[in-house]
Amino acid sequence: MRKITDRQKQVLDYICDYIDEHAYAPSIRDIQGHFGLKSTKGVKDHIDRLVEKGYLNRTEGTARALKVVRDSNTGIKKIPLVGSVAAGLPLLAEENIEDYIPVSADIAKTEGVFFLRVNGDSMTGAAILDGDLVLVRPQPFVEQGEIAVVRIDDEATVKRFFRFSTRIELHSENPDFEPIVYWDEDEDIRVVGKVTAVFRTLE
Amino acid sequence: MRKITDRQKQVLDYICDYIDEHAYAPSIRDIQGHFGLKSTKGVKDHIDRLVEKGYLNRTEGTARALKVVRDSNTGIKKIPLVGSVAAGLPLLAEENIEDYIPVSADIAKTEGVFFLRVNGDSMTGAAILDGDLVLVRPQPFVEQGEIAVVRIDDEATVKRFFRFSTRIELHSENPDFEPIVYWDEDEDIRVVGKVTAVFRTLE
DNA sequence: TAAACAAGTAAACATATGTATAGGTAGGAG
DNA sequence: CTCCTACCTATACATATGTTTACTTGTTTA
Repeated sequence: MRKITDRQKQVLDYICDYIDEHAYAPSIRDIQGHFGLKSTKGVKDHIDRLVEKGYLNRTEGTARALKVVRDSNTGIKKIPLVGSVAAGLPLLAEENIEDYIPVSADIAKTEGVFFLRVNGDSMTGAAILDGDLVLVRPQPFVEQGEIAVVRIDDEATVKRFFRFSTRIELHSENPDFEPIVYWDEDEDIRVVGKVTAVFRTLE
Repeated sequence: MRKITDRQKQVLDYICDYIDEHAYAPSIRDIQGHFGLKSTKGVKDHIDRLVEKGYLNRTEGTARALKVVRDSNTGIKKIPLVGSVAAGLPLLAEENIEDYIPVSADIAKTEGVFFLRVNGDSMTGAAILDGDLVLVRPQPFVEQGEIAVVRIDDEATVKRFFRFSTRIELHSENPDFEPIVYWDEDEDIRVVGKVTAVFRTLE
């Protein structure tokens, strides 16, 4: 993102704080007052810059219609929940999306993250139960032994991922399940992403 | 909450939808236009009623300063996170609150819920790990064997709760821990609430 | 049945608020 | 040195927007 000056940062921060507090944006004169300026023009300039540089969004001519370009405004993102995975479709195809779950932007920092509902008890040893939601950050590789979402023949599964020189192993964290071993590089198996959070509701 | 008429509900819904879409509230004339009314007065009346009845919040004389009284506006609640519990203080005393975590109102339905950071490995068997956040719904009793937050001498712990005729047992879901048994009703032990969700971030 | 309320139309009114014009100063880049 | 940009004052202007007064028409309720 393009750089902004210290002053512009101050204005942006004030707008953010104001929205947090009031749930609506400040007027230009609110901002003017806060900084003790004697003209609205200075504020207008700052806002114009911030809009140009992509930090703010505005509906022209409309009162209090500033939006901070961050995560749809309130530090919250709506994350798609992928439930059952329909065969042949990309994981995040609309047909796969069951719902959208609002989540603090602190947790869903990266673009493109999504929730996946876990099926089965294969990861109970890692404290991930049947029905839990896992937050997935898409990435093509994971570190040795990290919990990953892997796609095998149009099925998404959650496993601990190991890559050895001659094979790939997917470990279930459950003594009842044997590791799945892939010797053939040609297998249709792909790391979809890394599990970055787990969420479960009881009752 | 006081009852509202169908028409008032329609207006309220429109305001909600508008805010969802624009991130700022509609003006009275926006609403007027949407419903094809020929005067602003009708809208003003509806809003007045909705404010009176507690469904809306307004800053008078300020443009687009409507707030929907539901969960600070976007179906989201900020839930306090209680970390270490300071001795002698009520659990939700300000001194105990580490942070506020925004959560979908679907999950935090009840008033007064809070997050507690779990210390120790005593509940690993129930897939609750050290450092996990549990969402707690305050209530004085829980069903037999439910996972509860219990307060013992100014310490909050998460355990499976059993009440028998002569004693109370707190079970850790971990073979390394023996159940804690209380024979004496006078012990300073109190059920704080029930664990309704578990949240964990990996990495 | 009279009173109270919901839901409007009509027409103003007051002001909150975005925008524009005309400059001014200071510092950095070329 | 000159041009450009950031930042600001001063003063209007246009309009977006909340508020009010006066009246009408049904429907519900005590």
